[in-house]
Amino acid sequence: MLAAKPHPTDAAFAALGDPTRRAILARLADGELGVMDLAKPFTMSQPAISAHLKVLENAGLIERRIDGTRRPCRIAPGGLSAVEDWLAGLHTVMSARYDRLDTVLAAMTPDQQKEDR
Amino acid sequence: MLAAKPHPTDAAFAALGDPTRRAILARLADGELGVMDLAKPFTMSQPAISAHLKVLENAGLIERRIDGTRRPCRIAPGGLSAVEDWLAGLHTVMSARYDRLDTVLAAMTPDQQKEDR
DNA sequence: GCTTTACATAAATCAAATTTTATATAAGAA
DNA sequence: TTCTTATATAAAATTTGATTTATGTAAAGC
Repeated sequence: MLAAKPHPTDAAFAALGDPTRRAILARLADGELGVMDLAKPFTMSQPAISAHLKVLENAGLIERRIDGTRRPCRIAPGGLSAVEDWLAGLHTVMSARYDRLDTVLAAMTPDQQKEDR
Repeated sequence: MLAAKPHPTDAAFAALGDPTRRAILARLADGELGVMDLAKPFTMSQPAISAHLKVLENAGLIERRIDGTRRPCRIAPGGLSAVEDWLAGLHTVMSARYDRLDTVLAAMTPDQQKEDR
């Protein structure tokens, strides 16, 4: 099958698929936060948040450091680039195709173009 | 809890979370394709592909038209903007924070800055 | 040392998503 | 009309993912 081997991009996209994880990232955009701070706005349990943080870390979207008993999290610089590159790639292919279509249509007379619909 | 109400962005991000669906989008970037054409590169069954297409359509990422017995799919213009806007928003918040930090540090003497580490 | 705080990890559960097989439908071809 | 092609839909099986409860651990504070 196509796309059989797991690309590193996969983990990032999968991680972003969950709204809780996106909310976590959005809060971290404003600065470093510990697990308890992150868990506070949610009704979810702390282990649930920890699980989400592990997913985000494995996807390369966040980093953690150690500060005594706390594990402050921050957004990993460049962690989103794989995602953004993939999206940009789509646009590139699409506009390349658009340009080709443009060239083809320009070379056709109006009545030839009508036949295509 | 935070992020309780499902945002339209959710469906798009969730749809992109699946590698098969991203592969489908990538192929559609090159132009319209019918369900059978889309299914060909995969080992998956046709109903499985149809299910993925329904998810992509509900997320506003693709559109379908009717051509006899075929249902050609194409990428929906602007379908990805919610996703791209969210990502751009993250960057905005992060660089705003960066600027604030910058200002704060600039106002501090070097030895004051050392205390922060 | 004892207690508390801030986490991680494990096991179990629950729900949702994916996928398959089987079947239906509708248009086109013969 | 009959056969085939392109697809959808339904039901069931399977897989995957999210979440909880319970418990462990290590650092900090007293």
